[in-house]
Amino acid sequence: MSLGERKKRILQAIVDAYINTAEPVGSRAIANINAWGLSSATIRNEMSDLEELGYLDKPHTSAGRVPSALGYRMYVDQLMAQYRMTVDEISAIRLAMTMKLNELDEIMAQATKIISHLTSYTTMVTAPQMSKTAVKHIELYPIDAVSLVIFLVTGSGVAKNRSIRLKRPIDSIAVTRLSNLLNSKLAGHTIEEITFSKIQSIRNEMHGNEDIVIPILEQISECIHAIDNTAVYVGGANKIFDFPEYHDMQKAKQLLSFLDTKESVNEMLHMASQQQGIQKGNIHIIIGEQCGFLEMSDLSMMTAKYAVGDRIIGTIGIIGPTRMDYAKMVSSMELLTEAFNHILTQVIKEEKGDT
Amino acid sequence: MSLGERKKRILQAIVDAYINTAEPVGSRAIANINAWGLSSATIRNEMSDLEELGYLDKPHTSAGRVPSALGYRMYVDQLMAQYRMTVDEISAIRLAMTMKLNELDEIMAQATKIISHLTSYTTMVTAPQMSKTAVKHIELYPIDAVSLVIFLVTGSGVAKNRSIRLKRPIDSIAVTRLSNLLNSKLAGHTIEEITFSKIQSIRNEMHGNEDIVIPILEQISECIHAIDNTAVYVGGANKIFDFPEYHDMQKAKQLLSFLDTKESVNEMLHMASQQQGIQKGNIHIIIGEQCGFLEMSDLSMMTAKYAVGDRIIGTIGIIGPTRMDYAKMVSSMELLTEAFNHILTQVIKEEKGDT
DNA sequence: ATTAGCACTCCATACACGTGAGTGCTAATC
DNA sequence: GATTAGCACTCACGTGTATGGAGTGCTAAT
Repeated sequence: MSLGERKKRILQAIVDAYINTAEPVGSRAIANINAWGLSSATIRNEMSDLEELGYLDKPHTSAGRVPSALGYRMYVDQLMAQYRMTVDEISAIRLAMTMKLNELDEIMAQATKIISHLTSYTTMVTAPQMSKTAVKHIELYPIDAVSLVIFLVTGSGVAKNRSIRLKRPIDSIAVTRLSNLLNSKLAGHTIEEITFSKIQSIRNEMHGNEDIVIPILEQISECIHAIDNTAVYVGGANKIFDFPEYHDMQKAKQLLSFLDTKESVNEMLHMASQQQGIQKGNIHIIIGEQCGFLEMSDLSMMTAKYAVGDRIIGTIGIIGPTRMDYAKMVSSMELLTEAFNHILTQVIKEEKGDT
Repeated sequence: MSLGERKKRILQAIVDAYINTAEPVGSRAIANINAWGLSSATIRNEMSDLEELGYLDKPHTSAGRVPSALGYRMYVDQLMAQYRMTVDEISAIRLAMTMKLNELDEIMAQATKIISHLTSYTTMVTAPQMSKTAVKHIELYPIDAVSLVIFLVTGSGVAKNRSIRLKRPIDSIAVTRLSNLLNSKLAGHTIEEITFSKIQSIRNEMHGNEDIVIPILEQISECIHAIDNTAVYVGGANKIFDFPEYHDMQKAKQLLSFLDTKESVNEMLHMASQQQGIQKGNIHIIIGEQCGFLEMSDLSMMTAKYAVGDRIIGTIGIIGPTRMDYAKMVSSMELLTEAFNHILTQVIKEEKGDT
């Protein structure tokens, strides 16, 4: 964009001010705060231009100006000063993120809360994608004549279990045989690689018990997909009450309901990471209604991919009002994803030469 | 209480009206609605008495009357008509509660949502108490040199898994041995029954690998306790926005934050079921600040125990404004807990003669 | 190109006022 | 003695109006 240098600095000052106060900023405020001796009248003229160019909006005639989505975009893109975290902030984040949890579920839930707490924005985290990782170990354990538990260990070292009830009784010897069969045939493959011929070959070897194979495979597949599809963690949803723009019940309620349905959140995060937006390092920024969800109309979203090893496996997102403190948040997000990567890499081990 | 019959009926009418409208009810409204030809003046006198006796409150001089906590209590205790559910309502509940989920976690979460949806109140459900059930099967599965997964099946047929990182590498043969040892020594016992001598005897047989026993046992114990302590499911927290009394942001936020911390919810449910309150069949009703949590000052809570077999294992609670529709809710809760019992009994099998 | 000055706009706040729902009391009635 | 009609009084709430302040836009002077 070919904005004059002075216009840029004024725009920057306006966005900065608005981020802090959440109130329309007037020409005088800008003139006073900055040391570059310009009068309010001059600022007014420049603001008028900026409005014409679409960077600013006016709530009404005699209010100050408010950055438009385009304004924010320019701000994030070119203007905002890089936020330097204080040593305190950095160590606070580091400290908070060194958790001593062992269960993936708990880690995710906890981390989501912590990130929300540290950023003071609502945070969403999608669980690692499981369907892409290979199954490492499958085991069936009978509970009673008609129930059994399926234990799964994925190649990335995450364990899952699920119980299943069969239509008819089955003796434990058959269960053990099936358990071994499944293990030998499926280990090392991803769910998507389980072909029809593999299924048939398993069924063939289960003389007299072919009928239980399909339901069990179904459960296994569903179990893995369930993680992918529904596991979204939302933390600090209530944080939105802290923003003056969400003092309107109606809106707050709407957003909360939205965040309550995991499917929508998942979908949104997914879209967000694909949608064109502003890229700042690994951080993806989406301003205002860009993301296509009307619940998000005056919110912005910042997403980052987290990864274990070199494989991208999930998304972290934070939601805040459009006037969120982008500069600070970008720094925080960078540090947080890094820390998060680190923790997950400890817990989830990529298969590397070992069985 | 020795309230005259007429006073009782008037109180009942007032509470009924207030439950519907959420607005202070005046003498004229009562006089009009009821067919027992009394003038508003008479009603006024009676209301004045009821106020003196503590059953009614007045928000301010010229507003109508509002039931006090004592008033509600009397209402629930003696006055309210038994609500008869329509066939439609009953079958709706039945239908909703027949879910096809297999994982305990999912069932709980889903059921909580459904109950909340059906009652249109915020719902909380505590997970079944695990530490009281015996361990049925333990298995360790190595992931790499220093990580392993612990699989647990409890006597009630619920499976859990958890991964753990050891301080030092351990070979898979030792893991298998420990796995077998744990299984033979601990199966059939509850966590609370694992004595020091048992631990020692296990350690003695792990020549050269004694040091890993304790951390693993620790994880097992923590895993089981974790279920008990933190597993509270909250559904429909946003429902509170639907009540006019919670149109005040401040209050709404407070309550939401409260519901967000599982510990507090758990504690509250626990207290609630012990606290003296009004008992209606299996339903326990706590009105207003009785429960001791100030966040709950103008809310009521209704709790019910659910059980599998004859063992009480958890609590279902719903939260609503003090003017909630007690009559209807008691019926609903009865039906819901019954349905919930039924589902859980299908999923969780009590140990009965089988290993 | 910048600025001082001024008229104008619009919002927020406060205040006054009328209205309606409700109470409390008293005197009349059954 | 219980019930009721009637009336004065209270309070919350909505509406209309005035006022002040913050901000803009324009013009003329620097």
